[in-house]
Amino acid sequence: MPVTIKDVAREAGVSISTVSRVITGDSRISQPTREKVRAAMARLGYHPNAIARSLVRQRSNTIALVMSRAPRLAMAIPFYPEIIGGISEYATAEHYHLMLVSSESREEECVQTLQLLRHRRVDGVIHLATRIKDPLIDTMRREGHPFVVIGRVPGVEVPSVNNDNVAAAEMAVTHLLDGGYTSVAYVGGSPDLVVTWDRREGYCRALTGRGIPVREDWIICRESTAEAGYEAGIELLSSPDRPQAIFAMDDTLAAGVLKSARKLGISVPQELGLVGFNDDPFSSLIEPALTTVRIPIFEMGREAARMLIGLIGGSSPSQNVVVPAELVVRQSSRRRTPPAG
Amino acid sequence: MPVTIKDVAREAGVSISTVSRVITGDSRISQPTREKVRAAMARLGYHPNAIARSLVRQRSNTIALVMSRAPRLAMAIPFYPEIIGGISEYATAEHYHLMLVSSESREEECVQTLQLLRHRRVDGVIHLATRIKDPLIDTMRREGHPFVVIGRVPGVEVPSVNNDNVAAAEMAVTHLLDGGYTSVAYVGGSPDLVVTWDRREGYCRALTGRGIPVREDWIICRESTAEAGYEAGIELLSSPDRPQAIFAMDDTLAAGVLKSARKLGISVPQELGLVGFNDDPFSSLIEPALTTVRIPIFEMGREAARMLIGLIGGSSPSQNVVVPAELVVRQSSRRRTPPAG
DNA sequence: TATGTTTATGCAAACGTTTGAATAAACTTC
DNA sequence: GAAGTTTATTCAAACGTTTGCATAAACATA
Repeated sequence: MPVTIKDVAREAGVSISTVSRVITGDSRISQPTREKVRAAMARLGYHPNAIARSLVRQRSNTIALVMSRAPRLAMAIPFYPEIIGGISEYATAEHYHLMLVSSESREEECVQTLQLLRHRRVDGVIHLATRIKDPLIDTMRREGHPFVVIGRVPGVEVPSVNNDNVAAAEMAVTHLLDGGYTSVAYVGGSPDLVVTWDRREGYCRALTGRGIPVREDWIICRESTAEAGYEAGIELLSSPDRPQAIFAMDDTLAAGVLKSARKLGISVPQELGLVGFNDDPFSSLIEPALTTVRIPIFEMGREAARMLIGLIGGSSPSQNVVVPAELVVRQSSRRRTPPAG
Repeated sequence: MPVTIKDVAREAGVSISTVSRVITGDSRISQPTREKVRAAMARLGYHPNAIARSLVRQRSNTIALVMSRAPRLAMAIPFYPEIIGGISEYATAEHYHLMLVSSESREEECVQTLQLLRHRRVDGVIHLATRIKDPLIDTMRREGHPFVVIGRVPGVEVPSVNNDNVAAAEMAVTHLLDGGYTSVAYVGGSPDLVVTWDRREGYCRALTGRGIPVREDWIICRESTAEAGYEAGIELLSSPDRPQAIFAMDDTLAAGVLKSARKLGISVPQELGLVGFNDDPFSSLIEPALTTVRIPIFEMGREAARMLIGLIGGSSPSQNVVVPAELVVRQSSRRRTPPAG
């Protein structure tokens, strides 16, 4: 039986309310009383019970992160840890706690998240990596729970932080075309993620902008794993009629593609140009170092946390933050001899 | 104002207790009443308030993970996400929730974790990556909070899950010596982590077992980052009197060492043998593929969660689980021509 | 001295559950 | 048909806080 506010009140010879007011920092308490209560708390080793406080305040001071992917898959992509770091930093500073929702199946994840919200265990949700059609988002909107997405929800206005994936992908593919690679394929992640389609759209725009027709058989979208990237690479590169370059939706996929090229004896960047996305930590370490698109992932997390906590506090409903993207040119997209023309 | 148990009771024409007993699945409630209450709950869209339940049950059904590292550093090491996946899986199945503690400074982290426990926001803690002298562990022991460490606390008996790092490191270094590399250096992570010293110990044993003296200048322990690995590699390999092989404490460090070798024009595995630890996902992708030690990280997480939840439930106090380690031999430790003798 | 104002504290009602003990009704048993 | 047993339900006291309102004391004002 831990010591409660009642014990402190008795010890200090004041009422419970007074102790409570000392805890919450109410200015009406006189200095002597304040000190008396503080001393009693210290003597007894008192720590206020956050659960009881939550009950009366109707606020848990906790937010949930939903990852939209199985934990072992999600966290293996450095994007997630990085974004969590950003969220964590801001939330901690604002005295919020972080709950991690992660589940193998989407249905499970959806159920768990809604439970957390409905049971009032968390005050709001940050949703990482939005899907094309996500019942969780619909339900949260309908029930009026505060939430922020990292990404974009097609068709509806929801508070979000995102980068312009279409423009960034277009920039990446244009870079390949400028580098003398005349044909480019696209390897994407899961087709039910919005980001897969946005980057695909940018890829298509870059091609059609140059009058190059889009070949459907050069677009492969499966999962964001190195294995999927490897298999996509094998499929694309085995044919004699193969693309000169590949734009992969993220660095993990690009690493898989790289492996497939090595396996097939195709040299990068001489015979194949390759560009990834995210600038994962390992991207500068692999051989050849990977050209990639860098976005301020940590800052995106921080911004999402800021928006969510604002929302919980009752601030204006919907806003959207767009962060910049930057091309990081390394070896994988740079032929040693510039193209003849 | 969300609907409460009181509303349901009124709607169903029964007492609050009866509704509560339906929720908790008390067998004494008759079938007709049970159905009547269920119907009322459905009609009203009722969801029980977990905070109120926690208050009376004196249990939050939440556990905390403390990472012992700054989030952006920690999570960048694939070990962490993987272990979190294992914890998450088991905890979810047992209806426990996961809180993530992560902070830039250790003091902050310690304070935050203790607050979580003292304020009764969480029922217990899983502590990842133990340090040589950790005030948090001491305090949790003293105050009697349930916790499990992943790693080992020197000198005291605490519930833990760990692999035998000394033996595993000895195995890795012996493998290098067996492969004909006659001298080996050690690159470790942060010197205040227990694991850094355990693997160092295994390294020393392998050497002295072969009658090879340990050279202090061939032991470099800084941080577990690719950058630190790179710098250590440069230091070790720049001298003409350089080791023939390097055992790195983890794959991230090994990747950095590899980069330094490439920079200095030293070929791996011909002129330098290299072994890492953890079998991170990228380790089979880099060139040459990295020889490494694989431990069942996901399962370690799951086991830690099982132990902690048992402890919270009041099971026997202290036990230790040791998981096996396995050497995964790839290119980085294999000279093309076997050594002459 | 009576009156109004400020300042510091206490009272008691929430917040939304769970649960031991009491009660009432329905069955047994002899 | 009285006494004992089982079954289904309700009562009311927790759990540990916060906070609007009331109160009392101290001070200023007239």
